[in-house]
Amino acid sequence: MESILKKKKISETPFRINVLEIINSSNTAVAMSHIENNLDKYNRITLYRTLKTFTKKGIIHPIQIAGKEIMYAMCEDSCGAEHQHNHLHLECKKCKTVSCVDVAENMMPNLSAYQIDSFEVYAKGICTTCKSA
Amino acid sequence: MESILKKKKISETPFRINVLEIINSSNTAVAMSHIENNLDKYNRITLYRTLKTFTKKGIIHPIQIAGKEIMYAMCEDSCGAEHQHNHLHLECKKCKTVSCVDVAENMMPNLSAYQIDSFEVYAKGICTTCKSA
DNA sequence: TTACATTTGCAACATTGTTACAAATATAGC
DNA sequence: GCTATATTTGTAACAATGTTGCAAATGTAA
Repeated sequence: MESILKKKKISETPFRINVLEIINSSNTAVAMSHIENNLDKYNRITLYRTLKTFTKKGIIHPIQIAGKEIMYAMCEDSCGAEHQHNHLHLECKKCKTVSCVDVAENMMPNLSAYQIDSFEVYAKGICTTCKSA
Repeated sequence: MESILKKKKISETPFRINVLEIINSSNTAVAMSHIENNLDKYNRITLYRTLKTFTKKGIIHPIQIAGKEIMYAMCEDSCGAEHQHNHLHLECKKCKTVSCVDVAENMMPNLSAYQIDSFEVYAKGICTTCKSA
C-alpha cells in the first residue's frame, strides 16, 4: 500500500494507508460507510479529504449510482486524474455488490453521428461469482 | 404536459406542469439549478418532491455523474419506476450538454461470465449537433 | 536531528435532502 | 357549479453531506 502512495507522490500517513488497505482488499467497490466502519481511527473530514486526494491522484475512482451512496474502487496503475476507465460498473442483483469489469476495445460504441471518447457503464445483472455459484 | 400527468395518474398542478414543461422543452438533460431558475414560482422542497414523484412514476429519470449536479431527462412513455433505459448518457465535451442516445439491442454487452440485464452508460465525446456544426 | 512542508482534527459553515403538519388546492360525486 | 375528500404545497425544523480556515501534529528531506 505504501508503495502506491509513494508512486503517486503523496505522504504516507497511517490514515491513508488504512483507507487504501480497506479499498484495495475488496474485489468489489466499497461504500464510504464501509470504509468508516473499518477504519482504525475514524474522522469524517479527514476521510472526505483523503478520498478526494486519492481520486485526484488517480488511485481510486468514485462510482455514483443515482440515489445510492457513493462507492469507491481502485484505479489501474496508469490512471491519472481524468479517470478514462472504459469499463462496466456491474451491480449484481444477487449479492448487491458493485464491481468493475473491463470491456474489450471493440465494445466501444461507434455511432457515426457521435464521437465517443470514453464511457462508463452502470449495469445491473449477475456477477461472475454469483453466476458460477 | 397535462396529458402526461393524467396518463401517470397524478394531480395536475401549475407547479408540476411548469416543471414538466421545463424538462420536456429541452432536448438535453437539465440540471436541477436550471429548473429552479426557470420556474414561475420556486420552492426548494416542492421541487425536490416533484422530481422524486416524477422519477417514481417513470416520467423523468435522474442522471448522476460523479461530482456533478444531478440532471434530469424525460423517460419513454412506456417507462415505469424501474427505469431500464439501456441508452447512453452522452456529455458533449464541446457544448457540455448531456443527452440520451438510444443504443441498438446488439450493442448490449454479453460477456459470458456475466449476465447483464440492463445498463446505463455515461459517455464523453461530441454530440450530433456539435459534430455536424 | 532539525527545518520545512504536509496532513490532521476541530470548529464553523454551506449545501443538499427529509419529515411533520397546517393551509391551500385539485378531483370526484352530486 | 358546488361540496366533500384526497392530495399537494409551503413553512419550519432537522439530518446528512460536503467545504474551509487555522493551529497542532506528523511526515519528509537534508
